[in-house]
Amino acid sequence: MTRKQRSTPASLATVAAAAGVSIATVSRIVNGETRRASAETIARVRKAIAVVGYQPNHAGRTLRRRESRLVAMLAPNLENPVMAAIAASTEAALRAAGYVMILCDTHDRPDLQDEYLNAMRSQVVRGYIMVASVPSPVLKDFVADGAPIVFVNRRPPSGRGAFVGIDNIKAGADAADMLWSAGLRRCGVLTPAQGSSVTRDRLKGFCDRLRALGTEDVYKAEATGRSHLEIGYEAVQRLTARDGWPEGLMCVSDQIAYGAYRFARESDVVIPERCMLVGIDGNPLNRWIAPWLRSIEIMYEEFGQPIVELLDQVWRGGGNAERIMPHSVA
Amino acid sequence: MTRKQRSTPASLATVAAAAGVSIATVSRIVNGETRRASAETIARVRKAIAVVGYQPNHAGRTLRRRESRLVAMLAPNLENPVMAAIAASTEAALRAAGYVMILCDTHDRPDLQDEYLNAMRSQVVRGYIMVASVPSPVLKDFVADGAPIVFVNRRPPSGRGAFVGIDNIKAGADAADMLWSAGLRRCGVLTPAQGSSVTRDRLKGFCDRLRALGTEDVYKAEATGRSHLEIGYEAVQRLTARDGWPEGLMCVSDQIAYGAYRFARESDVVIPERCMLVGIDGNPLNRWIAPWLRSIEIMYEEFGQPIVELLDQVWRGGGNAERIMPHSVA
DNA sequence: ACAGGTTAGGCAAACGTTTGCCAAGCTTGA
DNA sequence: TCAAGCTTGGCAAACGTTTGCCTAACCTGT
Repeated sequence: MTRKQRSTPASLATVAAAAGVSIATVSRIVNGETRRASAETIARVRKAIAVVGYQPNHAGRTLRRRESRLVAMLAPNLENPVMAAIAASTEAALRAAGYVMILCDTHDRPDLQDEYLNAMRSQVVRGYIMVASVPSPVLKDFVADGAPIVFVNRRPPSGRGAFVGIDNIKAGADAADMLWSAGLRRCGVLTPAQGSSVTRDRLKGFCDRLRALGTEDVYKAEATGRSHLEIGYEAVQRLTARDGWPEGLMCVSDQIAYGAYRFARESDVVIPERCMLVGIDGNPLNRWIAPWLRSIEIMYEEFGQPIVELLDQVWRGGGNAERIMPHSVA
Repeated sequence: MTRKQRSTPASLATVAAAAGVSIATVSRIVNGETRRASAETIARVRKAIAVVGYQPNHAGRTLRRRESRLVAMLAPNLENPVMAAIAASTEAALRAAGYVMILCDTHDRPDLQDEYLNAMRSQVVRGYIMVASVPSPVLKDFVADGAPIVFVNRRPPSGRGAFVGIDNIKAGADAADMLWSAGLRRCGVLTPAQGSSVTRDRLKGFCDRLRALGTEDVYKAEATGRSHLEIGYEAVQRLTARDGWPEGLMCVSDQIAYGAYRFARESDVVIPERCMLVGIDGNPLNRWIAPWLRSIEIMYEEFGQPIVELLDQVWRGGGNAERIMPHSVA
């Protein structure tokens, strides 16, 4: 446990000199190649490693092996609890598998996403995890080049590729069931204006199911904004101005529901008695401070494991498997 | 914009061959050393760079320069919105300065923190950002070795070192003022049991101010738990069981306030009429779904800039400056 | 014509690893 | 006794950069 002074952090050469063997031998022992050295040598080298406090230099290793232990995760907006939960669980899973995660916040902007992709490539990262990616030129190149990528939540723009996410159509349908089985018949839905496939699928699942159950009209409103919070606020305002308050309102994300809630409160509309709100995401905070919100629960904190499994599969050459994660009603 | 095929990603040698110059010349041009080449050569090399799609390999560069553009951020619990906000803003600030952030979730555990520190050292990271760090052996070694570290929120265990955070004593005092100026006299405070210096200072600032204003008794309760949410729930339960509901309750973090709120709701105590809750953090979500919570607002999304500035200062050898960030009442 | 200075660019040695190949010594079987 | 094989370990070449030093060629002033 003795630590070397600051000067220069022990290298293979340091260890080799201390143990009186060659660099090659130390390297092999560090990498667990035990059959190439006698037990006695191994012991001596291990001791030398401990005494000089040797830690392998990843730059050298990366250079030689032409691959690193770095995995890049590109996500829009880390302040969104959904992204934070995915990032946290992925980080843990990667760590357990011996990798290190680099986190990049793309702010949902194609240009920033491209900039990051290029920066990551020159870091020689070993794989990419694209959470809710947006189509962009460099991403397209990467996919075409067969770069090891796992897509999360939003499917790859190019169609095929490894994917981890939920069945959004079914989630939308389940939300519809929640409202319907509560006896509510006049229902609406709130979405972002330029929705991704995620929100489109949730919307579709919801509307289709409601119609299948016998609803003739589903009130819809959409809005644009910097965050889903603002979108929810704005959209519900439009919807109610046009059609009045419905009995039930599906929000394609919890954050949108929060926005709708604020408007309801400011309008003295009491939730959930006057209008039942259903969200999708199942933010853990709900049970603490938003008990009025029913939500389709998604276990984002369990995404990490399958994401890393898929990445591993991609590395092995297994092109485009996918994992559809379960969701539940809460 | 032409992209090379997957084979091997263009190196300096590729560019040199394409431009008909030596590797050294290309390297110099890439690094902006324009005085060592004629304008004509520079143009030819730049063109070659573009045509082969050259991106510098950071492993080689790191190896040679003995320093990388990687900065490690170690934080407990990424799912805490406070950490997420700090991480997001730091990531942006680092990015703007040309660095790349590696994010590690220590779960507040000394052993994991040490493991990460070692792992980061062998990645040859250039600096460390310790958010709410916990004392640990390796951290102590790093500090002793003079590693470039910026501490955020919690001060360095060893006393001196660069620090970014708020004046917690004053924040506590401000919370006391909020309750007092609302005319509330029977006040309490909720804290985690094994608090850090952060919660201790907030507690101290609160109690001292309240006493200075003339309160003779401040009701206190603490609890342990996996999260501040649970701590708040548990602590308020203890406090009210012992002393009944006070008129005002200070919670050393917003999350604790959320926990307290849940218990109040379950006990049919209406917040804030029957008991005013004051938190510290100013979670942006408050104005959307927790309007009953008053809070000391901290602009965590502005921590990134000073953190990077301090890191820069540390690199330049400027030992242990600190930035006390402002907070406001909301 | 020549000394001295500037400009433009190449050579080669590092940085820390990994790994194919070689070699010396030993064992074993015929 | 010798050939063949195994064990143990070293040599040296890469991987992609950066940079101190060298060297031509040109320029300028006398």
